[in-house]
Amino acid sequence: MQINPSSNRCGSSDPKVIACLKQAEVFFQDKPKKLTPARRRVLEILLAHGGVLSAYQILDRLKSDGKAAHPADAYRALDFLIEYKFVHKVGHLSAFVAYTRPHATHTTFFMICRKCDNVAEAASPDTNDMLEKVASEAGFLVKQQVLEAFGICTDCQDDAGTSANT
Amino acid sequence: MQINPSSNRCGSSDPKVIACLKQAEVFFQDKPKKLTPARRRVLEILLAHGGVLSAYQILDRLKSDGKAAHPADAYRALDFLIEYKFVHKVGHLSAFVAYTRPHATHTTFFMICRKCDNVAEAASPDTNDMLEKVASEAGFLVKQQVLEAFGICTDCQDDAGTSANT
DNA sequence: ATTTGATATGTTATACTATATCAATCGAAA
DNA sequence: TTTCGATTGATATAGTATAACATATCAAAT
Repeated sequence: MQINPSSNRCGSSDPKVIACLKQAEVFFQDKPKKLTPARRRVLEILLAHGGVLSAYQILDRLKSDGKAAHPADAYRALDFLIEYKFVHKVGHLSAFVAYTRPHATHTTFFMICRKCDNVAEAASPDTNDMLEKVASEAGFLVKQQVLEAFGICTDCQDDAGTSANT
Repeated sequence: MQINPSSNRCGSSDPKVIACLKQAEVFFQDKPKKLTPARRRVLEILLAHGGVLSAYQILDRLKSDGKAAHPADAYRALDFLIEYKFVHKVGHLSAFVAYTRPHATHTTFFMICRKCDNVAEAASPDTNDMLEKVASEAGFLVKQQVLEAFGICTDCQDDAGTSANT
């Protein structure tokens, strides 16, 4: 088995993953809070996976890196990454997913497949504006929006139509 | 202390609560699945409370009704009520809230106050349609939408401006 | 009336998710 | 170098949710 010669430890060599990590690194360059190796690794795990992962699935991957890891290690990193909008928590799944779009100013709309748990993102600024408007008409001061859709992704629809039935 | 002579066991006598319960009763009248006393009681608890409650908070209230109650009692009732759209689970809080609007055809937009945990509902069919459109353009088949906003409700904004500071 | 099948509840145990707490470490600024 | 904040290590515990299996209920069909 050949080891990828790139600099990332044991993460994906997917260019998209690398690009997202790079973005995060740049973002934190001049910030007081830092993207430490532990935090970077959690982000990398999520990006490489592509879909949602539970905190304990992330923890398993951290453990398999070699050294001991505890729940708080995963949760602390996740809290941090969520705070800075590099990760989104899917409440209904108690699971986490990395943003792949450029560090969204707008709330991202997540489409979560009930079959494969993969997640598609879409920016939908109009929707955000509309909800914002509805809320402010009700006198409600919005701090955070959660837009999620659960259903079946394109791939899984195809699977159902062709051969697979699992 | 005077006991309200109405027929409801120990629930709220708030007309709105009673109306919502009545609606649910009517809805299940001719269905194969039934709004049993246990399920009705959980709905009543949520309606009477007005805001979000965790499953174990509901469980505590069930216990204080007199007889033994176990986690599954609360979760089973909640699952049922969620399935028929009388209750919404707020994933990010691991908590539950009753719909007060008429058994919405459209997904309801929930505004959850971070100070008091009370929940305001708004119908926003345009938003739902818009998300539906975004999703189908992406080839995603939507089964359920979750629209939530976290922030500060009108009351708590007022509180902050006047005297309270807790 | 009884069998059957779907629905619902009772009960125990356990799995999964998340946070609190306190000690130790590290790094930059005073 | 001291001090302060930020980060990590480690243990314990709190909180959330489901599995599994037994029991009960009730209505429809025989």
